[in-house]
Amino acid sequence: MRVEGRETKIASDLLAFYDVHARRLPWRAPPGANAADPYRVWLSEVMLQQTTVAAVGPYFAKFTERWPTVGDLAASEDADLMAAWAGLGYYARARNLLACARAVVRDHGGVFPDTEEELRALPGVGAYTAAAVAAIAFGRRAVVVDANVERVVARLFAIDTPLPAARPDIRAAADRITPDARAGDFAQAMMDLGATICTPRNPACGICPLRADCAAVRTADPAAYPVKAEKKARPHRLGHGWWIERDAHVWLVRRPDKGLLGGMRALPSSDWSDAPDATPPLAARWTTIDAPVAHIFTHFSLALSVHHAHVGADVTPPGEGEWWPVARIGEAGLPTLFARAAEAVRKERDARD
DNA sequence: CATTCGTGGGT
DNA sequence: TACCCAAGAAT
Repeated sequence: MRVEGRETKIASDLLAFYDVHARRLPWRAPPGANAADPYRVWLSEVMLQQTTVAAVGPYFAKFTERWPTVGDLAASEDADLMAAWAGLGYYARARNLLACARAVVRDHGGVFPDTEEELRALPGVGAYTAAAVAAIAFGRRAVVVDANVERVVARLFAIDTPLPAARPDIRAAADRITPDARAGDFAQAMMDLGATICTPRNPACGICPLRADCAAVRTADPAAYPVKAEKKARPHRLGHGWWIERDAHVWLVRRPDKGLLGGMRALPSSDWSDAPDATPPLAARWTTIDAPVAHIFTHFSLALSVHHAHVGADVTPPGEGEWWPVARIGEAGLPTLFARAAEAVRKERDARD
């Protein structure tokens, strides 16, 4: 009988777990089916960047129904795609998604390249996504390292160097345990394990298929891995948003491609800072909603004061934009901050009427 | 290597 | 409540 090395045992234990307990997810090929569609794998991987499976679900269904192939997506209008992405966050992903689809059509004949190196050269495809698509869609051996894998590996080997300094060690360890065959299943199994058992807090070590292989479970506090550097406090900022209404239409602008909420439709707004410019963009009889919209971004929190006014046909609205029917504001594709500002305006009206 | 970039759910 | 965190990429 062959004696398995530790690394080989981890992979075989994990794949055995996956064969029985793999989550059924819309972008995964069902058991026994052919390999997953690279387009769907890529789309799901981009949507899942820093985003939960639960949040992605409805967006993935909507996108694949509306744009069944990468060619369909490449042919879409920018504004349509950005509006469809609204609410999912990290909007640079949507801009890169379209650029990537068009690059696949233009440079690869509408077929996704099947090597990690070529995938990595596409817009919005970094080290993680290139490895994941190469392994999951094309069966290549690739070392797939996301936050789940970092956590699982840090625990398996009790790596106590704080992140991000530990990344090279974690990657090397992940490389050692990645099998030559079924690298895609192995990667997805690591992510399933991290999402359901080897969770950030209160890991279910009692039912873990890698319990016998794990160094951290033999310590006082397995959840202490991976060690993380302290994060700095989140500053608070203020801002003003302007709801300009004329003949049942509201003035929406398009934000610059770069920066926060880049490329998205929005209400005209001030800068967001300690002391934002509160000067209205035009002269009108402004009403200010009592409670500002409180919103939390990754690196700061915001209190947005929302002001609204009706104007006549003689005024010039600020910036480049369009008059959008108020009754269809839900279809404008506003990011959540501005969707909530619009909702605040609607609520105040309902209360008044 | 550090910063910027959304949002919603879990604890 | 106030954090923490998520199938990261670009700069």
